[in-house]
Amino acid sequence: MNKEMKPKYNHLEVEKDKYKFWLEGGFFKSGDKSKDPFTIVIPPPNVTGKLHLGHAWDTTLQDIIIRRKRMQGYDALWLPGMDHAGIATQAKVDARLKEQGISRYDLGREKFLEAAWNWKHEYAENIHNQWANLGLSLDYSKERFTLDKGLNDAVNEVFIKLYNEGLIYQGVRIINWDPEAKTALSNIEVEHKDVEGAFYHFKYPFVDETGYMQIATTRPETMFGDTALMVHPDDERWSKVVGKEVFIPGTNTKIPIILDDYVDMEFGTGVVKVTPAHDPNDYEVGLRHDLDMPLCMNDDGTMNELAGKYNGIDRFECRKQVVADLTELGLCPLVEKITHSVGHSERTGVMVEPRLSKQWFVKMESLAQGTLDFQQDSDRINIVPSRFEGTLNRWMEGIRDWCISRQLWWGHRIPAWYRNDEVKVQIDSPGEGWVQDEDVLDTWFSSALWPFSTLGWPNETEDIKRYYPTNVLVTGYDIIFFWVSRMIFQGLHFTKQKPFNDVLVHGLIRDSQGRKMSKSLGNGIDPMDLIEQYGCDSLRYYLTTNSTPGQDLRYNKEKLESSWNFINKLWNISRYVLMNVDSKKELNYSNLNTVDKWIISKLNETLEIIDSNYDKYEFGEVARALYSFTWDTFASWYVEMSKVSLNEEGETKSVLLYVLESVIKLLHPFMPHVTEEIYQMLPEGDKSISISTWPEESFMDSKAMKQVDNLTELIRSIRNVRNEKNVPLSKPIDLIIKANSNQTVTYLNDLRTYVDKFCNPNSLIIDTKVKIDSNVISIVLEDFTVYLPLAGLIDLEEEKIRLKKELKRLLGEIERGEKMLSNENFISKAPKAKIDSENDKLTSYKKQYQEVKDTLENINE
RNA sequence: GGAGGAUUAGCUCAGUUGGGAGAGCAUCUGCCUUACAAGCAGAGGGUCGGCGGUUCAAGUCCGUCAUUCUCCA
Repeated sequence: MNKEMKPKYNHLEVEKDKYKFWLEGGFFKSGDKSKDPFTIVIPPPNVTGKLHLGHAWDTTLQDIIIRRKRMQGYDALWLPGMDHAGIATQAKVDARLKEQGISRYDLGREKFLEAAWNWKHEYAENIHNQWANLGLSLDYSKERFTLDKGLNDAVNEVFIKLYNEGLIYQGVRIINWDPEAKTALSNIEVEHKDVEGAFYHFKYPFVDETGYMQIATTRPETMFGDTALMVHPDDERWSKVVGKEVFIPGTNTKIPIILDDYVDMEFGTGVVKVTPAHDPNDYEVGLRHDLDMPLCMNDDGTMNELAGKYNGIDRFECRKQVVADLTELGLCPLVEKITHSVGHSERTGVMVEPRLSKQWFVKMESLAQGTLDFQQDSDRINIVPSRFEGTLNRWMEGIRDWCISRQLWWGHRIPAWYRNDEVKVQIDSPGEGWVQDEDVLDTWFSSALWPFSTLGWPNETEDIKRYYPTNVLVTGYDIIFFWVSRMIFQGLHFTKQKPFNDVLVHGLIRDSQGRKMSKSLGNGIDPMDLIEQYGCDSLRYYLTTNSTPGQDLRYNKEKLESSWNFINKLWNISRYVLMNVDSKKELNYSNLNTVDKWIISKLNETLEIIDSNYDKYEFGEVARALYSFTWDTFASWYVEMSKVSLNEEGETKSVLLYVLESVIKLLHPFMPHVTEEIYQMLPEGDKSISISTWPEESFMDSKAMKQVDNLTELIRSIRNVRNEKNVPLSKPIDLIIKANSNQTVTYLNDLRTYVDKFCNPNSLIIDTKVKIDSNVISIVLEDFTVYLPLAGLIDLEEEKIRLKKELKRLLGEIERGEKMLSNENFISKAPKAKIDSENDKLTSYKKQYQEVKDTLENINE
């Protein structure tokens, strides 16, 4: 051991400087052409701030996959990068400017963009540090940013092509307007939330002063944009008023009464106000009836001059005042409180204003259909868990056109140029007198190209040829629509290939009470704090092994602690091994003893489970197998057993080293730091465990497995009796083992030293025929019966009760087996292997039953 | 209104072609056995939400109801 290992694992010491070592070693660099490529592109985090636990989870999953592939001999490329996050970043920069008492308009576009880039550099630095703290094996030589020149080229290429194909168009539509950010949003950036509201009943007086029509609205402030009242053509209640005009209450504005069967006669008074510029349904009505479509609000959510005396007042304040004023005039007879669903900006949280506006759109129908068709193909993208494919498909089926223009400065400027009424879509200015569109594109428009734009597309680069399609995309289910779906249809459309073979979808991390972590609740947990407290490896292991794919994870401190404990265990196993083994010898298979064969077989058994589950992204299952092998099999048994033969001729030391090395390699993707630390202390080895080779299966010795399993069973049962009878291990006891065959005698004798160590016998008899006193405790096992003549400690009555209980249990087992095996349907329909194993079990139970019965009779004599 | 999760030990969760219920933490008992007391050795604890169905066999498949969460409209 070239380095002193402390008895207690210290994550701060172990994890320190590891990342530097990896980077300096260049272990994460891709590009070895002699190997098959394996690619993951990171979901680019926003440059708005810092990474949260969700990022830690998401990226660790990717790191686990890529580290294993690297060890398995692939040319592993994990491509890092960040997203410019248009609205979010612009809002942050705005807020920073506000602190300095200025607005972006004071600066102007160019200066503002400088400030935004400064922000980007600052926060990219933060994120780099956090990636380092998470130990992520990213290839930084390939890092990209969504506003890079190359990625901007890709965006322009896509925009122009889609435009020329007629799949991008500019049009006046009702869009979702965020009055806080002063930009359009796409449908999926709107969150519908139930809020307390009201139906305000307003009277619209007839111009001819013959009364009024009463309507109910949830949006009184929009009435200044009303251009009609509407009733159903079949509604006889209102047939007399058709052709009349009404005043918008409290104003001199006259609007007509129109007929449209869109109206629900059953609902309310059967009269609806029509505000074409502020409501999607009313807009359709407006089109049908050729109505004017005036806006009554400014882009910041205040009322405009159409609202008369309310001009300049915020829309919600206006609502209050209008209701108060009309109530006073007797034009608001009723206010009914209701709860209704209202759209809110996913970014700023303010209520979204449906607003008539000229924007750019992507025509979705054919693109969505292309995806749906592709997923019918045998080459389809494999989504894990598969139920999310249904989610994706249903969304694609009901998709609406995608509003992609944003009234922001930070982003990809739309490559469209205007001169008077002319529009040209191209990268460079068409010439004198042409001005470029002021707007930028939805951030997701560039993110949608991420798997191929990062590899150099639209250029036919070496990278895109080699690393595309990527192998797997790992992301949370919350951005399937925003991102995954769009990458798929853009990838299919432009590269004619799927952007990734697999999508691994994980859930969201929640607080200990199951609530979503959020800034407003203040229940967020900074992964960096947890790393400080428990270490990166503990956090990684905890995050990735405590849920199944697609399932949410509730933060649980106990499990994080138990992850730390596991690492501490691994640390101490290593400490033991390194205290006793100082050089590496090739394992001499012909010289292995039974327990050596046993542990290597168990390791192989574990390896099979691990590899198949790794491939299925079932990291929880991988971890369970590794945990139980490491702790319950290797540490609790083999390490203890090794103490018997450590200094004897044999392979014990080599086996210890072999198993330890295998275990740390298998655990390395989960806990890279501690396994590297241990690996560096092992005699010989590669420069880094991260580029060492993945363990391969060797052999399975079922005989040795059975024999040692029976030995541990023997030891366990004696420990049990010692515990119950309060006989400490330090006190020797007499042990008599009656074996069921000479072979059993032989293998038990072979393992005798272990019985000596674990059971501390005063005397030990192993034979097929033994003489026993009636005053014993008997334990009947599969291959043998153990007798413990514990003089003075045995309560015969108690022992009889215990044996009777055992007899009853065995009888139950026998009945169960016989019932099953006498069932003709079972015999004819169950698989043969099942029948055979049931037969074997029945035979064994019967033997044990007889054995217990004999013992009981012996006592009774 | 539509879709999809979840419901298993006191708590948090596993349980992958249907074939004898598991883990971590907590609880109880006994131990400093020189790798580890954040440990070791034992133990207790569940008619797998209810009902019905398919099957030789259901925690696992189907139906239905209940509770709860999420997404979409």
